[in-house]
Amino acid sequence: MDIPKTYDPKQAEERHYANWEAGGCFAPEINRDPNAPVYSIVIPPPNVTGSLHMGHALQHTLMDVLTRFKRMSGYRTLWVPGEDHAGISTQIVVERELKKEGTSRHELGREKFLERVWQWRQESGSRIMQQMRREGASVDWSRQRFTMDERLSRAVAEFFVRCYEENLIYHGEGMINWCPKDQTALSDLEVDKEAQAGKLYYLQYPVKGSARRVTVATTRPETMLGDTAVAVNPSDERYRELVGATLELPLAGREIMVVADEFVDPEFGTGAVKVTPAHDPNDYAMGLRHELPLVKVIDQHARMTADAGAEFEGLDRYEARERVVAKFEELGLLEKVVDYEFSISKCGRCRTVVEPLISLQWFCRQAELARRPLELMRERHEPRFVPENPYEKVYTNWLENLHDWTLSRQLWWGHRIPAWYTEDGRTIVARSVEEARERAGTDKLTQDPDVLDTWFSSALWPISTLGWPDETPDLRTYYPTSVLITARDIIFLWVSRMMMTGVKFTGAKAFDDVFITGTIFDKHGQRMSKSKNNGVDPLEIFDKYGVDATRLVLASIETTDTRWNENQVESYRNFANKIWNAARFCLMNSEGARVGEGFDEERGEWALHDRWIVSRLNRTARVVGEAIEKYQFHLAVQTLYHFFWDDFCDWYIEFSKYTILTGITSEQLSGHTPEFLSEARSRVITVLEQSLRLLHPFMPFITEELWQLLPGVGEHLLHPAYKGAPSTIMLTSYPEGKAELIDERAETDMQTIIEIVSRVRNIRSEMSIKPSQEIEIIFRTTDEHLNEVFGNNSAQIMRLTRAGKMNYATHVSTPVEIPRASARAVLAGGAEVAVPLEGLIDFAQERERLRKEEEKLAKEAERLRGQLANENFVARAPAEKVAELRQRMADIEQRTGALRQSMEAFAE
RNA sequence: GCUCGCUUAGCUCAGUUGGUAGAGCACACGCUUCACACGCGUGGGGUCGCAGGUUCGAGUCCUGCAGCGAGCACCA
Repeated sequence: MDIPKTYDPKQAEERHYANWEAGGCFAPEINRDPNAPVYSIVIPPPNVTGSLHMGHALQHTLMDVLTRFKRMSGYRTLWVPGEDHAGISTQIVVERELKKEGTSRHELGREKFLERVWQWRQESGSRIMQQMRREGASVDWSRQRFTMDERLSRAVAEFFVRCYEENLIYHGEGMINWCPKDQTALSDLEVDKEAQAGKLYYLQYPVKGSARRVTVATTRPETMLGDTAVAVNPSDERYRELVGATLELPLAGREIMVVADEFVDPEFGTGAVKVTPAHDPNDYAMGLRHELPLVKVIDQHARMTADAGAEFEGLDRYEARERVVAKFEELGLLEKVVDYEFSISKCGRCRTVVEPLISLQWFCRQAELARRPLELMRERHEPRFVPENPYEKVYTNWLENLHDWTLSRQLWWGHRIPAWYTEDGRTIVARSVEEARERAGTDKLTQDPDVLDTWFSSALWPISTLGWPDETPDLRTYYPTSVLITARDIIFLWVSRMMMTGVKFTGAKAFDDVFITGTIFDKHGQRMSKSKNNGVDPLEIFDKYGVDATRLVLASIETTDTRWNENQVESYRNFANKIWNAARFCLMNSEGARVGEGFDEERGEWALHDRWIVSRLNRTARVVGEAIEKYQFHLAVQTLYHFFWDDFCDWYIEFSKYTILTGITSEQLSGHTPEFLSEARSRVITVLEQSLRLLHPFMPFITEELWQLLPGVGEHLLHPAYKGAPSTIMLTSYPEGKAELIDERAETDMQTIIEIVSRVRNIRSEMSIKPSQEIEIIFRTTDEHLNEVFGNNSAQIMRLTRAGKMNYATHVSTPVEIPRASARAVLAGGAEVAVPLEGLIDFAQERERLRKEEEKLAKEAERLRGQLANENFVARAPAEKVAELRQRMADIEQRTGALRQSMEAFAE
């Protein structure tokens, strides 16, 4: 078989995904077991605005690991893919395109514009789908969903109508965040607070009929034109007699009242607050409490209105600010201006400073919807957040402090609000225009021009993708979903709302677990962003190192924030290559071998290294399986890496070479039948095959590529639930880690052999013995079992240490002699390994080597002795712990003794 | 202002019931050993941010402090 020395990820990646997909391997229907347990995940739908970034690759990797693991474990698995229409983001992107073409959405008109957006959605959506295929995501494409699909749109209308009927959704005037650039209302979650250096202006308002003035501090002087009161704290002595007094509002020529309100903090500023109910959320609330009039002085374009006065009308809000301040100065009413840092709200999309405005919009009373999710969390800790801290608390706190959600957006791209208005001013909320007509009793209806917040449809994602509002088999089978994997910044926007709708409409939580991934920063610790242009494109990394290697890095990130480190990908690329070459070796020596064979004899008859690797394999399977269940992906990856590289490659394959390669170097074949050889080869191939299965959820491509090449693979290896399915590693059963195959004795014995080899290699290296130089090894122990283990494996040890000669006692009662001119090492249990170096040895060098070793032992002995001398320790620590330390102490003493003897042998 | 996280080898990070500090990369030395130089072998490197406390015993638990970061609230 001709296999290249270096693994080429590309060619494997190109072939296998297409085969899996064509074979229907991703759909849950591939599972024929009617009693199979169910595992389901809905993908956080990527926005159709662009391409996938590293954060997506991270989430998708974790979801795919879980899905593949569960699928191989016999679960009926469903991972639903899809995309989000991403209302405002997408509209902005398409509008930008139009601008380049010299036109605009207004020129095109609503209908034509929407056509353009759909066209964009086609292109962008298919690009994202291709990228997900590249990632290896084993999603069920037959169930792919888009938030604007007809069916999901029906769910949106149903959601809206039902909530409206229950008075959870209402239409009315309210204080909203308005983006003057995008010309739409925004919810509180769509604006970002940003610290900003600014000024605090102290303005004086004259008290009517008095020489007194009241000073108010403000960061937005231009809003004073809309003031309808000044508020003070009722307990504030300074202003007590002013409450109820009338002030002359400068510039506006209006009279306003001084009111008392607990909201005012006497400690801040002057203790007197100007109240602008039409342009500030807190003032709006205060306005309601005191029945203050609303004076709108800023319009939707952030320009001053006619009500701001002729002098200001039409000015931009910042121009108006300067003009107002100048006027106050002229009038001698500007007390002072101080530097002041405050935070400002910006549009989450375009970064324009938002304007709080009173506006007629649709709102949702979320507090009511949050009641049952809150109970679920308090009573049953559902859903289970990973990591629990801090997200359980973050989620709970948010649910406890909900404000009404501004639902309507003055956009064109999105779900049109299912509300119609009759000519006589009635509002009809209905599932469709037909229903609306029927209910209204007229055809003369005008639909509300606005669309819904994009998160409104997202809130339904787990149920709508599965068929809600219809009672579909999918909804019954796959809901609630098993886990949601997402980033922390959308816990409020999305996670909590899915719980609200899920619980409301089905009575059940949307997911059992919520796994919040860490964030990937650039190598300087900066957040990756388009504007900083410091993002790392996953596709470039895939191209450079392969998808499998990248997935290992991503899986290792787990829940902690990490700086992107390309070295790590390189390291896992090397790991992939290691796997490739290990398999290459196995395949080059696979004559007569078949997967699954070679382990037919009684286990007691197996060679040590066979018992050992089977034990290690099962231990690894157990650790990895448990780690994945607990979302400890890093532990799983580390365990697999070290099992494969250290145990399988460094030791098992090396041990197997002795047998396997004897087929090539014929003189060592004596006494062994050809069957013996092919069985040994089968064992290696079988362990390799099991290892590939263990690795598959993390590294789907290379494992499939190699699995297909193994002799004896086929349908018969598939998990019983996948009878009749295509022959692929992804449908084999995940190794379970059988307790009865974990062999402590074999692991201990093998550890001894490994230590012997390592010690001899250390001697070689420290004594500068040429690699080509053959040496002799002398082994001396009083432990019969150890002596036997050594004897059984002496050929292996010779091979791995390049020894030409071996000497050990046929029976421990007659120990072998160790020549004076030998380099020695003392093992645990006091066994000695020596390498005679007559004529080669540098006594001083060897003394130094032994001295270093003794020093190490002495250091540990000192610590142990101290601990054991501590009466409190002996009395209070668990007995087994104490016994353990005593044992270790005894061992060290024994080794030190032997070491001293060795050193004496060198004393001149 | 409140809440929370992080601080471990030169770098990026593990360290899950408190019980001899780990990995990868980097570094040093030696190897074209018949799977792999994206490799093999050997080795060096850490008072686990600082200061206290609990404990027989603390990287791990508690308190305080410092630096970095996140979220929430307020911001007239």
